This record gives sequence, C-alpha cells and structure tokens, in this order.
Amino acid sequence: MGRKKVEMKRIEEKSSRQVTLCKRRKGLIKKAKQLSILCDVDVAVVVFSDRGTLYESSTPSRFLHALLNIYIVSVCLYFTIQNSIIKLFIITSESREE
Amino acid sequence: MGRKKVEMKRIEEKSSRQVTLCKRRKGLIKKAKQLSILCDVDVAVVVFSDRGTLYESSTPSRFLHALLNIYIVSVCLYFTIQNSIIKLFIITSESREE
DNA sequence: GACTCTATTTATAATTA
DNA sequence: TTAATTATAAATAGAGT
Repeated sequence: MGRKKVEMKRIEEKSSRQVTLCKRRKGLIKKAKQLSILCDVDVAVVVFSDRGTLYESSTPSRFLHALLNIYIVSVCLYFTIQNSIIKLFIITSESREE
Repeated sequence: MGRKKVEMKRIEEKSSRQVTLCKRRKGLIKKAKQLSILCDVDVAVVVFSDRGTLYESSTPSRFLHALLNIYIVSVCLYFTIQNSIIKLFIITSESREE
C-alpha cells in the first residue's frame, strides 16, 4: 500500500516517522472500528507516543470498566493515568456510529 | 479488500462472523506490530469476544505497567481479570520480533 | 508541518480444495 | 468443516500543494 514497499524497521527521519504515525494510527483505529461492527465485539487500541506522555485508543466500556473500574459510553474523552494525558476514542455497542 | 465490498454492519451468519473475526483480528494485530516498529511506539490491541469471556491483545509493557502495575517483556502470556481469561500478545522494544 | 492525490502494496471476501 | 487461493477492495508511501 503505497508507492514503494517499506522495510520493517524504525523510520529514522523524524518528520517522516510522525507522518507515518498519524496515517497508520488513523488506519488502525478505522480497522478496529470495522472489526467491532462486523463481528460484534469490543475492541481497544492504544498507541503510546514515543515520549510516553500521550496515547490514543479506541476502546470498549467493558475494557475500561474492568481495568479502571469506571463505565464510559461517550465517543471521545480525555483523562489522566499516572501523569500521562490519555485521549480515548470509545467504541461500544452503545456508541459505535462514525 | 476482497471479492466484494462489504457492508458495515454486523455479520448475522455465525460461521462467517467467526471467520471474519479471525482474519481481521490477525490483520489488526499485524498492523499494530508494524506501527510499533516503524514509528517506535508502544501499541496495545484488545479484542473482546462476543461473550465477554476472552480477549486478545498486542500490548506494550508500559501500558501494563501503568494500568496493572506490572512489567512484562515476554511475547505471549495468559492471565485473568475479573474472571475473564486474557491472552496477551506483547509488543515492546524489548520483544518486538515476529 | 499539514492536506491532497494516486500508483502501488497489502488485506481480505468469496471461492475452491 | 478448516485451510489455501485469488480477485478485488482498501490502505498508504511518496509526491505535490
């Protein structure tokens, strides 16, 4: 997928790495949403930044409920764990629409 | 990707849904691994079964460390949270090879 | 740096074994 | 069944804005 086959190793150039991170993170979350819809399962995706201070996820309420002992049905929210800012994209049977 | 464009809604036939779940879960974890390698980030993927008793993930040690207060570098392991059996595929900078 | 385009690679739905 | 094949849809690398 792309003009050239890409070698599976760290992209050394910082700006290219950032562009690829944005593109592929978006693609990964899209695929997680599709899997959730087609197969009627909850899916969580978490991507940590290279500095470990931010990550994003598409995640089900069941997962949050189990691990964090809370229950969330909104589509997107922010919170913190151990001084890291967390951005969550929620996919549940309650809030699955695009 | 496939012989026909697939409509974004729950696959009603159980066997087809199961086949698609297996294929797409594998694809999702592959993409998570690639993102982890190319962009030098930790990535977690968790797929819950439709009965909520089993899920799988590719997940970084940092994530487990933050949420579960443990540190894991092995490639695959099982454990439980709240009576659910968890199968984890670990992707970290320490254990990232196929 | 952050969008848009498109040639090309990759993932996968339907099919076949 | 369950696994492999293949035609096609989808993702995306690099280029252009």
